[in-house]
Amino acid sequence: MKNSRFAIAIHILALTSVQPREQLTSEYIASSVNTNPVVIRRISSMLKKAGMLTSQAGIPGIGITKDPTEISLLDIYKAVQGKDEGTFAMHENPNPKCPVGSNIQSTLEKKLNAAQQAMENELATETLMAVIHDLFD
Amino acid sequence: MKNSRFAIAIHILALTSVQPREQLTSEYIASSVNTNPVVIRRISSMLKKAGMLTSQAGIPGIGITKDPTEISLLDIYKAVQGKDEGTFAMHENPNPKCPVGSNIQSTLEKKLNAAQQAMENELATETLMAVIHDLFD
DNA sequence: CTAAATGTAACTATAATGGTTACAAATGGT
DNA sequence: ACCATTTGTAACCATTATAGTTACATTTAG
Repeated sequence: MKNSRFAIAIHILALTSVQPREQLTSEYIASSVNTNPVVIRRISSMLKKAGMLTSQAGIPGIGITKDPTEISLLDIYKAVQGKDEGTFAMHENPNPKCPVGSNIQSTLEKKLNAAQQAMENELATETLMAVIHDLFD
Repeated sequence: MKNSRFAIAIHILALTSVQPREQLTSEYIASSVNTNPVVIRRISSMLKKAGMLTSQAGIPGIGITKDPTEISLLDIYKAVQGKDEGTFAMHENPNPKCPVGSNIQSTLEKKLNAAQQAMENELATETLMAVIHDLFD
């Protein structure tokens, strides 16, 4: 199964710009995203921890806490990806007795990090505002 | 479980520059990578389909078919990723009756493709030769 | 003819993910 | 004070991707 949290997180945040806070219950959002309310609350919780949303038990709805021009897609990406890592994985414990095996890890790390970084740099250039604007072209 | 085929594929190809072809049996490579020979043959098979390796049933070893300066990391990446897609997934069937749900897909596609593309562009700038060189710094 | 290797199919185990159920805690209206 | 509604989480299940493994047909070289 592929991770769709990033896409859903963007969807959630985009909704805050078109509906008043009190209508944005997890159930309402779930019906827009087409998933289960708990999935929404789970992702909202991550965005809340990242300081992008507010919400409170007992009070319906969620509110955005920053200006959409101040939230980059990278911010959102990092909020919903385990801070562990990106898209590339290395193989573990290559043979240290082999000249390739003994050095491949550090070499790969450099190259794969560069690729990951390029992707993150691109995400950093886009804002939530740009997404919202694009939605209503 | 995270996909490590890309890392292993690079490892396999790097080995072709330090060992004569006839020693590069799947068993030997597996001991350098620290995995099972079948895993190596599986990935080698993908690289073979992509035109980077040759091998033949009954004949031990694998041979590289291109100059390492002519193989980019992007070539390798594409060879071992299902041609399906990249690192981002969208959520399916958002609600078409919602102004966000009805447009989010095409908007997301643009932004996520741009990020994927940035990563691929970076991978395209690096060659297998650069990796091999880096291994022996 | 046999030994050794590649090439694949099939199966298993593990991990990540989304979906779901359940329930505690908070809130606001009555 | 009570109750309905909602958020916040934990727990569990189903699905999927992956690596690892077993098994075996095929090919080659001696």
